[in-house]
This record gives sequence, structure tokens and C-alpha cells, in this order.
Amino acid sequence: MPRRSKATRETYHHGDLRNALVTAAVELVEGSSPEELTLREVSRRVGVNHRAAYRHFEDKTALLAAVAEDGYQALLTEMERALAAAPRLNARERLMALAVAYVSFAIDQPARYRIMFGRRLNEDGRFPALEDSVARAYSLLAAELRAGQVSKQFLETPVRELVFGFWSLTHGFASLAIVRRLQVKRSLLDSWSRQVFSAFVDGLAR
Amino acid sequence: MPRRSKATRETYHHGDLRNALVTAAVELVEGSSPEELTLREVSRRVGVNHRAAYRHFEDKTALLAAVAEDGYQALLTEMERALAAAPRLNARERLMALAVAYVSFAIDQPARYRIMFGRRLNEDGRFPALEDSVARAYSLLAAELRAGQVSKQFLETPVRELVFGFWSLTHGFASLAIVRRLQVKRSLLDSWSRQVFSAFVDGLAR
DNA sequence: ACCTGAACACCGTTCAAGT
DNA sequence: ACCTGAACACCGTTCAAGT
Repeated sequence: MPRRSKATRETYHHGDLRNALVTAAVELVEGSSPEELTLREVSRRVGVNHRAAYRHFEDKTALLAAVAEDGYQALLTEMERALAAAPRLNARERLMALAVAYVSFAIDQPARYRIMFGRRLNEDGRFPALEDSVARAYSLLAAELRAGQVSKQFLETPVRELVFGFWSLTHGFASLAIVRRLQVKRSLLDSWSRQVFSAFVDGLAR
Repeated sequence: MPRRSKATRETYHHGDLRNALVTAAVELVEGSSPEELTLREVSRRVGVNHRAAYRHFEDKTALLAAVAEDGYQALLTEMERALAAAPRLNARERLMALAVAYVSFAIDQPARYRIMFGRRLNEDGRFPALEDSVARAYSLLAAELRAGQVSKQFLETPVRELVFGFWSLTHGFASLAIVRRLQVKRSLLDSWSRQVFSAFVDGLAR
């Protein structure tokens, strides 16, 4: 007995089974953990035989790659939102806003974040779209750091190195907080992360 | 037909099956990946029925926790070695040596590192020994940063925040390099990581 | 074109012995 | 005390059909 009504099921015959599977996977994973994300359970939730998923995803890794790609897009949106909310701040403060948005995204959706950064999904280069969405997030960081250089607020180090440093710091903080190597209360995340990041951001000042 | 000779097998009856399993797990994982680390395969390698492992590990997570604990111990040893090799350097350079040792450890043994930091293994507090080995690594970092403050080379920020920042930076760098979000050639790791970390370390200077 | 069903090889884990 | 064997419920994936 399928969980979905026939009416609901009809839509999957019209081409959005792929999206339905990705959405279900994202929802499932936040309710449990990446380990419990299985092709069979996702298919069950969508109300479809688990073999139907293979029509849209070559294998389980392909589904994970789609979830990750979607996640990078969502992360980009969050970062853009943070910057839009802080238009007139100086480079240092904009970078801080970006860092807080990044870390908040990760900590509020730890399982999703772990799929994005846990395993190497694109080992064989099968998912160029995933790489594209990563590149867009990278570009936002690079543009912001470059802007700080243009306005003479940041060091003239190669931008690539600044992005590596900034991304390492935010990703490391988020990732350590998720596995509880760092104990970070959600309510104190904003102030805590700013304090931890400030030394690095001060180091960028010229 | 077991893979080990009877002579070899005898030893496992004398109390080191636990260690044999952990060692085999560490070896197995570097040859493949954390996903391919299974209780059954580890047991097979040791030449023992997979049920025998349950005499020493409550479940698979307990084996992973033992691998992680062993990993933190090894990481601590590497960091101590790096500091011992740099006794007369200033605080900044000692911290750099520590950072390079940390990142090298992770990148040379990516699967082991992923077990240490990938999943939250001690969710229910079953593995206090794991927490202890993490604490020892943390203490080394804290002592080093504190020393830089005592010698008036680092800012008088609470040490905990400095450790968070430093650990976030090194862990983030290592972890992004492992999933290839940052492209880091092993031969350039030393110079690359120093360049990326320098802004942060400069930010620590008072 | 899109979905299903049966089958296969593999897991982690439980129960019930064996020495 | 330590190890084994059979069995169970779950996976991902393949093959061969169904509409």
C-alpha cells in the first residue's frame, strides 16, 4: 500500500520525480542522519518503487550529489542574503556577516552540510553541475575578498589564498561544531563565531 | 579456510584480538575508504569469524571509536614531534610548525582522519577514552597558544577562543583538501598551508 | 517512457550453541 | 573465556518484465 494517494502520484509521471526524490532526501536526512539516507527509504517516502529512482539517478552517489548541489545553491542564497542585509558596512564587517551566515547554515542543517562536505562525491567527474554550484559559492567569497582589497582594506595577498583561509576557518568551525569537538550553543553562535574569527579577519587588514 | 595460519591465530586467543582488529581497521581504511570499512571485512583480515569482534566491541560504532581514539593519539604524537623539532623558534613559527604537522597528518591519512572527524561517534557518551584522547590534543594546542601569550607574543584573548580559531583553520584546511574543495598538491602543502595560515597567525600578534 | 518485481551479494546484529 | 554458525532485516544493484 503506497503512502501517497493516486492523485499525488500522478505528478511523478509528469517529470518531477527527480525533484521529489531530492526534496525527500533533504527532508529525510535532517530528521535522521546521512547514514540513514537510503535509496529505498527515500523512494518509500515518495511512494515509488526503489527501482524507479534509477531512472533519474545512476546510483546512490548520484542522488547524494544532487542533494549536495542543491545544498550549495542554498548556501549561496544564504550568503547573498547576508551580504544584501549589510550593504553599507566596511569590508571587515561584511566578511563577518558572511562568516556568521555560513556557520549558521551548517549548524542549522548539519546532516545536509555533512553530505555537502563529508565524502568526495565527484571523484570520477560525473557531476559537473555539482562542481558548478561549488564554483558559484567560491566566486562569491572571492569577489568579497577582492572588494576588500580594491577598497584598500585587505592585504594584497593573492585572492585564492585569502579564500582558502576564510573558507578553511568557517568550514572548520562549522564542521567541528557539528561533531561537537567545539561546544557551541546555537544562541551564542553569532557572538562566539565573531570572536573566534576576529583574529583572522584582523590579520587580513593592511 | 582462514587466511591466517594456525600459528598466527594463536595470539588472538591470548588477548590481543582487540588490537589486531583496530590495526586491521586502520590499514583497511587507508587502502579503501571509511565506507568500505566493515566489521565483516576487518574480521576476515584478522582471520576470525565476524562475530568474534563483538566480544571486544559492542557494535560497529565502538570499533570506529577505537580507530578514532588511536588516531587522536597518533595526531598528538605528530604534533609533539613537530614542536620538539622546533624548540628555539618564536611563538609564531612554532604555531606554524604545528599547523603544518596537523595538516600533513590529515592529508597523508585521509580516511583515518575522516573517521576521527566525520561522524559523531560518542553521541551517547559511551567512549570516554575517545574524549580523553581528544582532550590531550586540545591541551597541546592550548598550552602552545598560552605560551605565546605568556611571552607577550600573542593577544590576551581567552585561550579557548584562540584554540577554536586555530583548530578551525587547520581542520578546515585539511578537511577541504581531503574532499578536494581546495586543490592542494602534497609537494606544495608546506608552503601553501603556511601562506594560507599566515594571515590568521599575524592576527594573533599583539 | 516510466515503473515494478524477483533475485543477488553484501551488511550489522541477534540467538543459540560449541570448545 | 572466547569463538562459531545459522538466521533476520536491511541495503545497493542487476536482470527481466510489465504498461
